[in-house]
Amino acid sequence: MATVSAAPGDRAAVTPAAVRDAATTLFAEKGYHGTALSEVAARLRIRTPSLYNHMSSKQELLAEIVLTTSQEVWAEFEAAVDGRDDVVSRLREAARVYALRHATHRREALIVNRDVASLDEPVLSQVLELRRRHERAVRDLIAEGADRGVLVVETPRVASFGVLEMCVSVARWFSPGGPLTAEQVAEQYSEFALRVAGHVGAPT
Amino acid sequence: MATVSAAPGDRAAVTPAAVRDAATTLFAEKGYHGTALSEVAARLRIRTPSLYNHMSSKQELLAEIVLTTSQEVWAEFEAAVDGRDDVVSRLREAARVYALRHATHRREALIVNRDVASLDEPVLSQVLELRRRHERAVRDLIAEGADRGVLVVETPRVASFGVLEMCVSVARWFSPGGPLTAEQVAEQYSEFALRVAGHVGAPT
DNA sequence: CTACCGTACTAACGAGCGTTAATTGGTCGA
DNA sequence: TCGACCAATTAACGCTCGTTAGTACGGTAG
Repeated sequence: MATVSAAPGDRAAVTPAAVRDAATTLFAEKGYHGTALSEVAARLRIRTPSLYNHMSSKQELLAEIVLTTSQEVWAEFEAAVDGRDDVVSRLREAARVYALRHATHRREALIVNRDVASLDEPVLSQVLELRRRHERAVRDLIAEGADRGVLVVETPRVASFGVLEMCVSVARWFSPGGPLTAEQVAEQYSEFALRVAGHVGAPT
Repeated sequence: MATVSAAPGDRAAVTPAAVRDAATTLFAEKGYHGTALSEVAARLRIRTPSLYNHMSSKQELLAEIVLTTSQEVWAEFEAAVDGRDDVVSRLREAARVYALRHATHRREALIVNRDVASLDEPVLSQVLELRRRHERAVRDLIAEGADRGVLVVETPRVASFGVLEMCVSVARWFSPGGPLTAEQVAEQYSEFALRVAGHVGAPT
């Protein structure tokens, strides 16, 4: 009953969150430039100008989606590796949460990877900085493992891109209604990550 | 001297190929909907309507880029596995040519993976069919290897997506001016592919 | 020299975009 | 019951887009 801005009657209320959700679905499907605000409005069964009661601009919609997602990715990485000293398990958990996010937040992930170039400054720089930080952290993880001899890679940089982008692509094929849960896929991908990084672990 | 439509004078001639090349660069950078034909024209130092002396529409430009690339991907796959009976070397070569293509045809690869949804029928269906065929072939390769016991995977479908999308993402980070050549990256990625597919081969 | 063909140009179109302004109408607290 | 507020509406804006029409020009073949 005390939900935020709940509709008293029969139909769902239009809220800032509802607008962002509709935009997220459409941006993911057709891209930022390929989506008209009239389509977002139609999905909410209102006219286009009414959107402006709940948002300030189309660009701000994109910025909010991409920045929030990027911040959460970094926070999840930090939480995943926090408290673990074993470099292999750190890499495994980093890959797991990254793959899991791309299975559970498919729309946001697709938008981040497709439309980041459409962002205006200064958000663009913030997002790129967060992404670089994440990439660097994973690369350092693999490089450390290689130094200690628990991982075997030719080039840590190449391996880290392989691992990260493999996880990203989960968003492109995963289906919540499919035979595997997001957690099961994330588990398999964390194993893939260790394999790519040349971890000589116990196979099954 | 006898090049196709060469300029007699000092500046490069505008040809259908030159238009497609300029469009490829811009579509890859800003997306199909994010690119205006005026930008394509500006890059060729002509006015927008002059483009129509060398093409028929913006949509046809996209269709040509995406369809050609998709057909070449399938042809390269067939050539790579042709004549090899060992399933492991078939998978290795399939991954190598796929990764190599994404390093050497970065722009086209980015467009295919970003703007395929902007294609009109019937090209859209043709492209999706070619993509499905490729995905299925790689999945079958991994499934066969798993059956024969030379590969170890939990789910061939998941592993095949992991392998393919990892190769695709080469287009997103590779730089021709970087420390590694396209061939070197492709070699590393073909090794990654075998690792993901659980091939217990000779390390190093 | 002339006629032609290809390529570039300017001008203009219809449509759709994101956004703003002004107005209506319904809900709820005083 | 009245007034305030909020969210929806219609109308309209300035702009950019892809595309078409009509025209000028310059090299080449006859």
